[in-house]
Amino acid sequence: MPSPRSAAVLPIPPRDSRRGAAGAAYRWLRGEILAGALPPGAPLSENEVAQRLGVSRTPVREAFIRLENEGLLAVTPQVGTTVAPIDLEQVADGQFLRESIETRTVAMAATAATSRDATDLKALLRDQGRAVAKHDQAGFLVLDDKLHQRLVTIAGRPRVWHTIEDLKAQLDRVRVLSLGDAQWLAAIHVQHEEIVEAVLAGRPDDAAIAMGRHLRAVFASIDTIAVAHPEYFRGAPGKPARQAPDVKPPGRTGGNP
Amino acid sequence: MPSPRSAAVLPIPPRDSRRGAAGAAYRWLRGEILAGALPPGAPLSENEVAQRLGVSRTPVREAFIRLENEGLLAVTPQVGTTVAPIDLEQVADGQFLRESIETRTVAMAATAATSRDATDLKALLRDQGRAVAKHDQAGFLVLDDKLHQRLVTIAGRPRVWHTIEDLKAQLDRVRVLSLGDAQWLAAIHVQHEEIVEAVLAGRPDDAAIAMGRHLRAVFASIDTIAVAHPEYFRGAPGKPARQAPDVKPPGRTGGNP
DNA sequence: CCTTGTATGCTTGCATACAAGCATGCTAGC
DNA sequence: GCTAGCATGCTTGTATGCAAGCATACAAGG
Repeated sequence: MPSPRSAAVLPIPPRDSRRGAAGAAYRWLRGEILAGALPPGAPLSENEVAQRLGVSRTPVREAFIRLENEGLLAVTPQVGTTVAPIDLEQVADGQFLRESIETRTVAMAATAATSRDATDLKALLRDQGRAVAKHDQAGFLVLDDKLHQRLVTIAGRPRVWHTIEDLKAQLDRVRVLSLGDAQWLAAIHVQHEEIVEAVLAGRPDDAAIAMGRHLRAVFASIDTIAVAHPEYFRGAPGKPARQAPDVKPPGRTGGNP
Repeated sequence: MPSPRSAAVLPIPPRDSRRGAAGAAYRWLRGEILAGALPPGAPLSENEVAQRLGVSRTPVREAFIRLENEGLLAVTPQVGTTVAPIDLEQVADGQFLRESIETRTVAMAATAATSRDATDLKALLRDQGRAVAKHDQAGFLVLDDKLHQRLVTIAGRPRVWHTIEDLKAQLDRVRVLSLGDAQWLAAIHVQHEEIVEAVLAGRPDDAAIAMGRHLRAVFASIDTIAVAHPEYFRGAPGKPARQAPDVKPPGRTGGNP
């Protein structure tokens, strides 16, 4: 394990599913969902995914179970499986929890950061600045996560990042929908700079305040997105099911000759 | 499902697995583990549990996957499955997260509680007092959870209780080990009274402080338990594996005639 | 007596087959 | 033309069979 960078956190990958076919299916599906390639409401079936990945239903089913537990899939017993719609209440709860946790950890980080941490944080900010300049949104999101993870690690709670990751999942699906706005990325970058500045200055209260502002700002963009993409959210009127059976592609449902 | 106790909380069981055999296996195993009937380190096998429940391996396997994700089982691919040892760091992280969340929600509850909430909270405290008087530890633990859940509901975040439940799992396994101490229950009850008093008085800061004290007090008992039951914790020296092959019960392993 | 080699049984992971239920499309009747 | 009923294919849930790997117990040799 070459550990490319920012390692030295946990020598043990505790349980996290890098098992063969099942883990591969899980990671692939999760990535597709969080990246938006499988949008909320998209129908899935165990058979389809199994054929797609060249495995049987069993490992795919295992992945489905885990994704359902994370709230990313909605399995209806004898009907089918779809990518779970984004529940605005759930997103709000996730934001609330993140704020509760990260405002505290960032304050702790402000009192625990070493000069080595300062170097790392500054490097992350520099990389983020480059990503903003290049409009590299995907790269920026990765660096965003790395900064937040680094902060909780500095706070002495590296493992809580795992919990935050779970909470983050719903928010991430919204986040990718807000792509394309370079100003938005720049604003986030500025907020990160404010947070890191307070941390490195040893001002825990300011750090917590800056983190709270940052997380709320991210959350504030959700309403806009919900209006722009109502079909992705629960309770939205854009319910395409039960469309009038006018056009009938000679497709694969219904009786055959 | 007659729901023997602790109903009337959420009309919707959002996703929580009351599916047939798989859900039953999950709930049974989880209950046994959290109750301590299946102590940390206890070996399990899919076949054994399947026969025990009268189903096939498949639903049992589904339950194993979910319990592994919750950190309650440790599955080693070609070796076997055991009830996960209690990781003190993981427990500490869970406590930290609970404190981060519940100190905030209880403060919110202090500003949001209505007279109806006051009645409910007082009733819960009264019931807890009765449970303490009767040394009904199991009943007290249930009422403990109900109080905490009620508080987050009053705070307007009923769904965060689901997250807290996940975090609680590791702590609960420790909690049952500390049974038998009536003074301990009484102390918790007093702490609850302090919390509710601050909430009903509309003093959010005091409520948060009282909640923090309460959660830390629960956590403080863990070290004592870890000393008393080292074999249940990760990294403990009580590692019975590789015991000298002296005594050999003519057991069920190894070659047959 | 100790060490090494071998064989057996167990375990989980994966693939496949069967069962039950629902939604949909077609067809018969009004 | 419209409605009610029926049949088909799909879906997930469950059961079973096969494969690969490890730990252990036994046996043979030094």
